[in-house]
Amino acid sequence: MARVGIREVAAYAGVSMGTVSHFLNHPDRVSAQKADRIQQAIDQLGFVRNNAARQLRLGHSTTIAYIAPDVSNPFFSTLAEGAEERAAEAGYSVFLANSKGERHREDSYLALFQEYGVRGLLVGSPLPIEDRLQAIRRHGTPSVLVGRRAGSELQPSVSIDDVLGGRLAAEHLIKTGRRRIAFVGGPISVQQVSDRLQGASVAVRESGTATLEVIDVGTRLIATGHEVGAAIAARPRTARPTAIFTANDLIAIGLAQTLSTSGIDIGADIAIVGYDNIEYAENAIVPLSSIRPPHEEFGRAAIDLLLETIDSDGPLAEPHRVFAPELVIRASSAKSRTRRRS
Amino acid sequence: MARVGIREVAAYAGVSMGTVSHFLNHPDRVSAQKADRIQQAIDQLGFVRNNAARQLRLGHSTTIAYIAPDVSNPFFSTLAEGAEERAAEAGYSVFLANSKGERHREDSYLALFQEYGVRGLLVGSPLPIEDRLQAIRRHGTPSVLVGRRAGSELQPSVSIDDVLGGRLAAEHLIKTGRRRIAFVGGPISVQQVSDRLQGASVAVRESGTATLEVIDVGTRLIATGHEVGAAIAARPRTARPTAIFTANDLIAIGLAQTLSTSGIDIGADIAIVGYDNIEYAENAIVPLSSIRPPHEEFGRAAIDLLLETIDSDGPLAEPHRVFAPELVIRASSAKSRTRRRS
DNA sequence: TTGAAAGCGCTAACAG
DNA sequence: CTGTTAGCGCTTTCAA
Repeated sequence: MARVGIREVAAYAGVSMGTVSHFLNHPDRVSAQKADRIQQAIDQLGFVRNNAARQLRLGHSTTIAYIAPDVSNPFFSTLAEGAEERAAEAGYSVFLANSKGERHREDSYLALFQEYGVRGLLVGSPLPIEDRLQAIRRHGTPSVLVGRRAGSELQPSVSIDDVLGGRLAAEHLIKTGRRRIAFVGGPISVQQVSDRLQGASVAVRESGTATLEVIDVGTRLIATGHEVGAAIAARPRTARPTAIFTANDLIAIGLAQTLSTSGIDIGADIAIVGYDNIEYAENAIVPLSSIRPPHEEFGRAAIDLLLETIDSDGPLAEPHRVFAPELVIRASSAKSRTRRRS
Repeated sequence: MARVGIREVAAYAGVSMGTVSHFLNHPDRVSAQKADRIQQAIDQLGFVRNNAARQLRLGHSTTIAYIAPDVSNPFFSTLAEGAEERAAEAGYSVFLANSKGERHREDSYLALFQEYGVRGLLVGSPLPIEDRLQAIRRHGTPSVLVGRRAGSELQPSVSIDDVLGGRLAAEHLIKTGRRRIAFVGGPISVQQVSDRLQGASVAVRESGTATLEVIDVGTRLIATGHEVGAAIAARPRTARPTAIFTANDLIAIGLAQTLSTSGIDIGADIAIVGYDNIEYAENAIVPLSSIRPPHEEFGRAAIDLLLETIDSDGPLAEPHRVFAPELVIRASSAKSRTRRRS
């Protein structure tokens, strides 16, 4: 099949190339009659517009790229959906890329999308990346850092208030009568982990009566929860915490499984609150209380911020959007300890 | 910052545009001295090559797009990783897009990527899509259907032998002494579900002694497993199956949870085998036996097939790659029933 | 409302 | 080994 461009369409429809282009970009400025003929030619010939040429001529594309560290994380996909929706409303498309949190992959996608001339970038990364984004911004490609508050006022970001999340979890546990609280998570060097711990810590301190034991772990997987659970179950009953707040739901799920198996009544003997509110939390043997980040708005906000940045030339008045998570109470922490004693 | 193209680089380095272009595309054909100067100019100026112009000139891009119905499905991300690896080896980049299995989103991405002139497409879809891919192929963009065997010899595809998967599961259950087997899954109209059932069915028939009860359900979620589990637990002991094979791991996990709670010993009283071997399967209270599709090779195979298609003009000799899944035995089905009786 | 023509930045063919 | 140059397909003045 011979390649068909607007030249072929024009010839077939008996008009000039300019008119076809007009039809494509300002349909209202073409007479109905010719519009018809052109549309027919397009259908007939199966014309597909060449984006490279269009973009070259226009000087910019109408695409936004989202580079994420972990595409399989539901956090990401929910976010991406919100972003795509909002982007579509504004006439943009979104391409996804998976960096796996690896620096060289981030770099190569960053470079690739720059070459592609994307209009802007959404970037999530566990790595230090602000300086790289700054360099790219200098070259005319704006970006929004996703998932972490940026340090610079020049670097827009959307993030979640993890300190608040930690506080909500701990306050809930304290309010329902738990005193000996444990935090399971790590490494503390990860910002999100330390924020969550900090929030919990503040709530415990403010309570005046509760205590916080920090169990620092190197990973945040279900298996991690299994290990910690076994260690806790092995303690004498009085040395066990009465409530556990974990850095994420996976640890919490592992913990609940092992503790249950050891005959501990989750929700009564030991309450558990996780973090992230993953789908599985709701469906665990004992449905898991969790901290829910507002993912839907998140993606939309990221695009909004990016669009603002594209439209303005100076720095934004409010470059950092911080969202409040909320507590979802389920069976793993629902029973109040005081009620149970009565 | 003024936009810098190869013209600026050339001026800065004191060479011609052509030499810069050569340096970029055939570095070996440029003297070391000028190469140095050019590299310096590029770094100094922060030159980023304009892909639109390059692509326009070249007539094709060096990008492959992967349109997937569910980006958050680990199946997808594992596959994508394999694909990206293989693509990178061959000098291609991979863009991802999330169709959510919705027709209009598929269509718009299909059109978008065509306009972008991607070199080829990987497409996963729960919908009938072969005719659309055919139309696109006619216009010069080849594709590989992922996850399902294509009907046409002109449409390359990579898929998994689900009939074999079902057979492996059932044979294993029969071999370990189970006779009353149940299949939980649905809707049967979904190819993958009916294939898995069919495989199990054949194995049961061949055994001569086992029986197969089909429990047709409308969804395949953990909650589905909860429901079916409750129904089974409510039966008199003798009317319960001694083994259950499920259409996916989620159902199996729900099933195991509810049956356990009802005092049924998973693996002894009732064996369970799931499908997909998701991460949770390994970490469930009772680790779940499952059928593992070979995801890693899958992504690589898809790209290989696509590259072959790009390089050849006629139809491929072997357009359909079908992979064999394997059985992973864990505690949920490990104990042999005969051994237990002795 | 329509047509003619310039040129976006780059690559490769060709000449030197 | 290096420079010159002709377009790739499209959009958009500008003129009619």
